[in-house]
Amino acid sequence: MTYLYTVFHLLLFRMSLLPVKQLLASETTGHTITVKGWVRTKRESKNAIFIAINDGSTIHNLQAVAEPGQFSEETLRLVTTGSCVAITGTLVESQGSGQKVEVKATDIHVYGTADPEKYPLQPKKHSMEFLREIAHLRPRTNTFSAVLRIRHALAFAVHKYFNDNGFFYLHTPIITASDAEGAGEMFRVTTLDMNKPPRTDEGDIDYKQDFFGRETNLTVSGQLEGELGALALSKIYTFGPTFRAENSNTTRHLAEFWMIEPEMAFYELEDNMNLAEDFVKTVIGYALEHCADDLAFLQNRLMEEEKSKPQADRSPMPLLEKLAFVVNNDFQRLTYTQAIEILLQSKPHKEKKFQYPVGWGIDLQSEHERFLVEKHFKKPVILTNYPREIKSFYMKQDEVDESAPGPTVRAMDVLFPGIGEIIGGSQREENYDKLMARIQEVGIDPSNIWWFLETRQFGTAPHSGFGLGFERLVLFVTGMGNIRDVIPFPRTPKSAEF
RNA sequence: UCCCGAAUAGCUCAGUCGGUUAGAGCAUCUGACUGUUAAUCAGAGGGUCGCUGGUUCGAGCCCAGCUUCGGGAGCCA
Repeated sequence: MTYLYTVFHLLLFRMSLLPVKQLLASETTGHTITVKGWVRTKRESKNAIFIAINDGSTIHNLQAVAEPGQFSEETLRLVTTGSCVAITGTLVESQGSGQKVEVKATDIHVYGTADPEKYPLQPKKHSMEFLREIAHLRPRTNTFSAVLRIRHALAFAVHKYFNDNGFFYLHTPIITASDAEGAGEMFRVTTLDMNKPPRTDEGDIDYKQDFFGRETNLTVSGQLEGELGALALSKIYTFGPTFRAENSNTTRHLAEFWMIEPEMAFYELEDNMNLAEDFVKTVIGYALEHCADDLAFLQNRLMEEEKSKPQADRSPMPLLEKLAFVVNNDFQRLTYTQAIEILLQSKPHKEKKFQYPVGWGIDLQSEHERFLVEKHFKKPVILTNYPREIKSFYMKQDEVDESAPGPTVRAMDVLFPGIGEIIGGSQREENYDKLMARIQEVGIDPSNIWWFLETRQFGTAPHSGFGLGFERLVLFVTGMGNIRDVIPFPRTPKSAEF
């Protein structure tokens, strides 16, 4: 099919424009082609000038070879690292050893120059910190373009997975009036003049005069609206931007990130776990299948980077092996109560190595989760049935469990090595009275979410769902160390330049 | 927000005990050489040592504050 397509193209356009990826995969040579892209390096020699061209379609470059006498010095001088060119020539088998094919240039057109004295990207390694400062140019680096292609593949795989499994993509609102979930601090949305906002008689800001006639914020979760969809379409998912105004300064938090939230009617906790595990494995498998080149590049990059680290800080297995391991092995499932038991019996606990105390009822700290995932089980872990008091109001309350010291809810968290919590979900409380009791206990005003509560009065149904932080998934798959390097333009406290 | 650390050439970093003119590699420019692979070799140019103040005869170095960045923690996905 690809071959026929290429032949068709060649017949149609004698000088066809194809992406580098396709040119490099050419089965035939001898025909005239045009390649357009950005120059990575130029190496000059007496009889030949080598220009490495990348157009982002693949991690690999296409090498153009130019005979010095054939082009004006003026033109050749403009071909520098970072410049954008169109090179026409014959696709030939390469005489060199680094590549199968190359272009023997007959025409070089420079679209855009890049002053080598000023262009910040050099043909050398740059630190991720430096590249963050030039986020407008970093997609032109090997590492970042690889991450972006993998990010795309994962996003595509998410939609494909849900579509293949009978889910409907539901667009939940970005602007919301409810802050009921309590998932975090919110960004205010307003058109009021901040210098002189209208006041009520009591002196408070009069939101009745605001655009929506009430206080509104950017969404922290599409879940509540997602539930409305699930209780009509049975299986829905959302995949959209999510905003948290937390002053979080970590390698795994963003103020603006993309969250995937499936919500399913008639799914109980067990079904929810099965879905979460199958979903994650499937999309990672998709990346393994479709991004082999990019993953191999990132794997090598990681291994180079880790050479300078002490043995203990190195990854236990290479990236591709790690991903295959996750795809091919069952996640470890256990209850919160069982996890606490393991922690109480653990070496670090007995030797008082944990900074935070362990006991039933505590919120598990990073160090505890890391112990379970990275040291004890050495694989992804799904923790369930957490104490009611440390989880959200909407989670379904468990029947009394004699083995647990207190009331629990049907929550599940999926923990990944190096990332921590990648998925948080639960079976939802579908019983109106129980839900209402919890809402009042935690002090939420029911009138703000009357519409959410009505679903429990009109044809309520058992249902479940979860939220997956897309960037955390990309972080895991790419093996990158900082979430700011797996999103094109990261938003974090004190940072929204690009 | 808390704890720890960092800020010196375009980039990555060194800079001894506080002491004369601030160092390297890479990048850039020039030259040499070469079907090269982040080419190689030689030479040259390139600095408000983050900012403000303080101590001192003298501060890149010591002290205080601020700013920004990084790592960890918390919050979470």
